Amino acid sequence: MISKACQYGIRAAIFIASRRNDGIKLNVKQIACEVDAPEAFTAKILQELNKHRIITSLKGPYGGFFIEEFQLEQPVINIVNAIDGMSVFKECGLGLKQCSASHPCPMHDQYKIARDALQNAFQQTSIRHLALQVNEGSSFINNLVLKN
Amino acid sequence: MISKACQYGIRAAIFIASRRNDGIKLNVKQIACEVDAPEAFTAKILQELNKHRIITSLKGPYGGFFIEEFQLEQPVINIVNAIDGMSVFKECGLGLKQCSASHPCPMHDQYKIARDALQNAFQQTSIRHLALQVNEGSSFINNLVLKN
DNA sequence: TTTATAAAAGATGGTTTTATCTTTTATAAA
DNA sequence: TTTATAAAAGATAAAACCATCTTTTATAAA
Repeated sequence: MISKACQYGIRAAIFIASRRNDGIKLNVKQIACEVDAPEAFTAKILQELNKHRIITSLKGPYGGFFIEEFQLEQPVINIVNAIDGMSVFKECGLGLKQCSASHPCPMHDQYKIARDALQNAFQQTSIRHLALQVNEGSSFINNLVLKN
Repeated sequence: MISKACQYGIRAAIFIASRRNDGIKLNVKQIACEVDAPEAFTAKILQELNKHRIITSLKGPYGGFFIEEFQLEQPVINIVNAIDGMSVFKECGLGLKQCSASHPCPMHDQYKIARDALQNAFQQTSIRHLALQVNEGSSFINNLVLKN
């Protein structure tokens, strides 16, 4: 549905948001390790998220990545848009350029239900919302899934 | 959501079903041309669909591809399974191996709605059902979308 | 049985995505 | 101002996916 880069990006954003605390900054190494993603690849993804102002970065010593208060309210779809773009929410299930609401392919209506549900899942969920659900504990990735 | 190979495969199956008529057989060239897919790639995909008994092939002169009566009833998800596998309907939206119904990630419930809707779209639709919706006309691909 | 035909099978390229490595730039503390 | 640090930027590599080409196999008609 969404790319690995995008999944890493969402996990990274949740991690950064969940560790948000006064002026704390997290570096690529920590983030990549905690979200179980390759370090150099994570650096590229974080760079892209910073460009789109989904997270914020600061270079130099004591620098790193962090998320600002207003950025917490952003819907996760902003991350999807930054990395994969919005085409997954628009394209025909059979890959037909001719397909549209007025000229639907035979799968249009059924496929649209799934596509819209996916869009809603990412649109209705904010980064803050996700971060608040993370459990306490030493391993972020293991506490990203609920305990009970 | 699904691969290009899979989209080509579904389109090809619909085309073959829509042209089903006594003992008619269609060759790769015709099929690829009509469904607007690359010919050699289409050959590989049709080969795979034949292996999974989604369509039937016959080698040699007057040979080609066709679909049998019983094959028309198959749900489109069989094509997805043959080409992409079923993982898209099972995997976590954030790519977490740890995520499950009992240990859900923070997006689990919302994502599951979309994933299930996608599975339903392909499960509840048969090849016959799709073929019956195709319009009459010279260009299959243009008549795959409804006229009004 | 021979021949023509069309799919199957196998080998090979190209492109995109995933991933890594190196060099440059920004910044904060000493 | 110098130095150390961490992200940004750019170049490169590996893997997966998309696509093509060539050789082999099956089959139907002559």
